[in-house]
Amino acid sequence: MPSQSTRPRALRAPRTMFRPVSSKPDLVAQEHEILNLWHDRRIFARLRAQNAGRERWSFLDGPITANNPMGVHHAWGRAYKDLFQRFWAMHGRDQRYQNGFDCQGLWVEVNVERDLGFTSKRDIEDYGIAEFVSLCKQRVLTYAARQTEQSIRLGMWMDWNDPHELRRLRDRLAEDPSQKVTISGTGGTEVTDTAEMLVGRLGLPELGGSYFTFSNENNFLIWSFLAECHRRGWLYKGHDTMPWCARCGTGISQHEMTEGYADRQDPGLTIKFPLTERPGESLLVWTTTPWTLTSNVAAAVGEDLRYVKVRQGDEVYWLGRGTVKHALEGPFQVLEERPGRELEGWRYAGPFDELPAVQTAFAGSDGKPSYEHRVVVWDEVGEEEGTGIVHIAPGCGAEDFALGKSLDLPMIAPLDENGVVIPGFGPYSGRDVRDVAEPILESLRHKHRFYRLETITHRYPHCWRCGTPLVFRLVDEWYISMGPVYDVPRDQLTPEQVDASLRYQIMESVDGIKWIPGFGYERELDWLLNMHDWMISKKRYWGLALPIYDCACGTINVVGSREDLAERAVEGWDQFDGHTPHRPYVDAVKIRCTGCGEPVARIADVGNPWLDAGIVPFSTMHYRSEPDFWRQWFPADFVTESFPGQFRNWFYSLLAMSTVLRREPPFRTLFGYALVFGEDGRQMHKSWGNAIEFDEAAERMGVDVMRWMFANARPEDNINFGWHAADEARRRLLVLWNVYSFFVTYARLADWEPTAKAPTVAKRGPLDRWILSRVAGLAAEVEEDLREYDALDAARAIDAFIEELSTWYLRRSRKRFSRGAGAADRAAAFATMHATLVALVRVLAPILPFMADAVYQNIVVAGEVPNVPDSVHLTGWPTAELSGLRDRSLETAMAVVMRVVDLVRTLRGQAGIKVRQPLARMWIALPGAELVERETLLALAADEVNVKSIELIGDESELVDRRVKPLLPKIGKKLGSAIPAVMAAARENRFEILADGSVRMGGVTLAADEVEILATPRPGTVVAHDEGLVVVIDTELTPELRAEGDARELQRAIQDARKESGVELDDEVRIKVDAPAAARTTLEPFIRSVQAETRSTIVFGAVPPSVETIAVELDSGAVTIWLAGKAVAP
RNA sequence: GGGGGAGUAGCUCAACGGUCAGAGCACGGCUCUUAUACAGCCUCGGUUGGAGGUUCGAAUCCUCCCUCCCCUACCA
Repeated sequence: MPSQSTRPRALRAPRTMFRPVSSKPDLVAQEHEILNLWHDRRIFARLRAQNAGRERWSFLDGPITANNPMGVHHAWGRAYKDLFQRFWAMHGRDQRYQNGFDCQGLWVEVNVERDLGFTSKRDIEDYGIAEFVSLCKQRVLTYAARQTEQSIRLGMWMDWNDPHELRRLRDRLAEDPSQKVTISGTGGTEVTDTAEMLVGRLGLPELGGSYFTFSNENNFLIWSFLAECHRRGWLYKGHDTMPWCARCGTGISQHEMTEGYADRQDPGLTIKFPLTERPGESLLVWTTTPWTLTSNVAAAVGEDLRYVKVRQGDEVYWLGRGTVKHALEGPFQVLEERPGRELEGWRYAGPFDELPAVQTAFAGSDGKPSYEHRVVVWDEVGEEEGTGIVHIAPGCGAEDFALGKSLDLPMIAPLDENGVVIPGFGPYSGRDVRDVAEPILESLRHKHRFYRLETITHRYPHCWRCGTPLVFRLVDEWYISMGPVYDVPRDQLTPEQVDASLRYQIMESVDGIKWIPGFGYERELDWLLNMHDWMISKKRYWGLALPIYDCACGTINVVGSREDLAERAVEGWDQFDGHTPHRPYVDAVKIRCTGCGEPVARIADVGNPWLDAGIVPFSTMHYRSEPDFWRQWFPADFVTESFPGQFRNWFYSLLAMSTVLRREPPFRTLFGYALVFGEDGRQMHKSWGNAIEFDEAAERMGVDVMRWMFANARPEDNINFGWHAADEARRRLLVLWNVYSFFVTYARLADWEPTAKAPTVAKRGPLDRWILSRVAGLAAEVEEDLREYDALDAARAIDAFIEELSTWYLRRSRKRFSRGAGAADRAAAFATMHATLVALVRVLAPILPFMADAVYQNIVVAGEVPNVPDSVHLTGWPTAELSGLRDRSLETAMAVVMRVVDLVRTLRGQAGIKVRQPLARMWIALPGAELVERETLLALAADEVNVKSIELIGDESELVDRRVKPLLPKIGKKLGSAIPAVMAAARENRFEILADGSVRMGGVTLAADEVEILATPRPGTVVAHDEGLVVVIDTELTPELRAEGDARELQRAIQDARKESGVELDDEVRIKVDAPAAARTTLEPFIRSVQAETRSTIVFGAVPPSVETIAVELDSGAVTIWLAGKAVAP
């Protein structure tokens, strides 16, 4: 590892010294310090330089919508992105580090509209499309800058633009898009162009930085994609009724539908259609959308359904037999029954025949009606809801439209793009569709067509952006054909069939990808199999200008690039030249139609924003300009995004576009994760009080805490994010911090420095060798997990390690760091702890980049460890360096020892004997034969639990009984119904162990490997056992033991007094102990050692009244302790 | 409506068909400690959504029902 040390050498004390560390760190302040340090020392730039030209790891960032500040839900994904980039950087991999911003589309438009107080598209046109589009760009730049700052705060290392430059560019654009501006790219190069064109060049190679999907290259590459689709005959214009958002004035594609489904209350209206040829009789029809009644054309019945004629009072109705119970109100009498087919062709009076639009639609060439409302047959009709007779309005519903088309029915389309009823609809014209239900109802009542009104609740689609309920509207939209769905399994398709169907080609790309979690694979295939053609057009302003020139002659021209457009332009090029390919300037250009030669204008539509995001494996990797570069980075090794939604959005568009252009997968591994919810398990909502803003979280809990929470989450489950969960995460991290703080405190007291001599590892005690082995194992395990993109397992392993480091290694080693310890052992302890912490923070670095570097900066950089980099993030992954420290048999043995300690603590608790009270001895039986370094390890255990001696016992010990545990998985199948008898025998200890190790019990003989022999307590002994491990303690307390216990109790009380009085760690204090004679006699022999342990001088005698004392109940009597003050310095 | 997943302690989640259903958090009790409130232990807590079935044995497999979530679907 080359030395990277460039830090200035400040004046300092003669000896190398770690900076003091508080045990209560201000993590947030520390993170800001580390950010400054990274910036000042250019750590990230140096990391990139260090790895440049080496083996690549290609990450492709899914663009974040630059439309609002970043939220904590974004932080989850971004924590993963940063984690894996850092992990692979530690393996020396070269990376692009390109963040992405999603810029175009309705998200941004809606917000800009809101800021301007606009309510309709008319407002935008009045305002001016050019100015509106410019505001959209400005908004994107505003939030790109903001999100850049927030991401940097999160610790995310990317090739970030300077946020101030982005804001400056925004301001220049606002002033005058045509003014010349010079900005410097992230690589330091300066580029000059108009403000508008510079915005269009962001993210391109000469400027570097994040990619922006509104860039010229992104847009023009989509043009080439669409031209390719057209060349293959997959691009077409559809005429259909689509879900439509009246507020946004745009169609909603299948991709966008799901988010908007919500329960909604609607009228369930039943009305009468009087039959022309059957006076006094009416059809009963049911609808939940009264406004569509103005456009009624037919009434559909099921061919084979049964229909009944019923009388209610003076009225006679027809309706489905199966619907009478729920559809009719009040008593009725059935008069007649017929199958639906016999109703076909019946004429009826429509509900709004008086409207001019209806009359016009039904009129023949002579102006007289050529069509009348009639009953038609339709196999979709059911009887679960309504009346079994379906109101058909082909201009208001997709299925109605399809039926109308097949029967050649007239179409009545009542709505304009803003959801306002068009002229020709009498009193309803000019009114918003949402406001016409009431007057329509009134009119129907007035005309005696009303039968019944109820309120029904059903799932209804809403606009995913603005929440407006959708309507269905007859429109022209542009689609990419997904190709046929064949009714055979995929593996039986012929190559020709696959070649003819894009969806199956995409599936082949899906096959080439590793999906984590695995269900993602099936989910994506399912979506592909069921998806409709991809609607790519939007009747809006801010977005990709679809390069489609739809000529009146029937020819569809698709332009594939800026050059292509320039070549084919016949007018308007001058107006466009010098502008980004956005409306309105691009609209000025007309091209010569290849069909008829006439000039033809671009369609007004903009593109679906997923086109923008789907092209990025090409646009950001220099696909056109540098094919070799592209080939090196494509396909991406890794993408990671939130699962919900992206199957039909980004994942889909990436796959579709890469399949069309290259017929190969755009990435190799996909790691998906779920959603961030509030702490109460509900979606975060400001009004519910469970929302947490990213900035607030970062500055209150700190981003390492956040990153730790995210790493510890199960990716496939939603995470419940909140302050309590953060507190819990912080507590875990503070355990690590406390170990570090302890180490630094004592290293400073001891003037220890990393270059100090220490025994070689082989010569150190088992505790040292054990923790070094553990940290070596940890590095290997975490590496394995992270290579599999399993941050959760990695975090769990780290957590378990920290636990053992703190509660076993440090707890057992604490005294070795103090003055009293032997020099060699003390040196070994410091060296071990230092090496362990250095290794640990390198393993932590990808997950907790701040805390890891904060620790590293102190114990490595400030400690002047020679020949190492000056940031943990410039170090390599440590597995190989540490592998020589592994000692698995020692780890196994230590696990047993720790278990012994657990069991003794349990026994002491049961017996009511505090750990402070020494015990004479304990007995243990060990499972299995080998326990390396047994004597030393057991001494550790004995010391920990304050027991004087340990005796090993065997199975034959009289302290325990043996038990047999039949191994059910081995014998279950073989023995079957004999099992209960065997188990009963085992429970009741009825068995006989034979010479060869086999066991006879419950009427059968089990082989030695089919049973486990356990030791079990005899009544009256205090014994604990666990997996063959048996521990027995001697609870008898001799006077000597009691005296020693009293001494420990006294020592403890004095420490308490020290703590209460707030004296410094190494202050000497004077202690007065008021004890009865018996207690004094008991304690006297221990006073010297107690004084040493507590840095005090102890005097027996009366305690003055009215001073703070501590009362202690000793076995030998009650004593009172007074801390009289600090000892006078000699 | 169709498809998938899940219902386990107050909460969040574990448990290859194997005989005592476990962790963490919360609650309560205790303990350790010159890491000074960091930590450890113990107790409490369960008809594993319900009902059947298969099996020597079911939280686990099968059937039906109930509830919730996700995906999908303009049924009027």
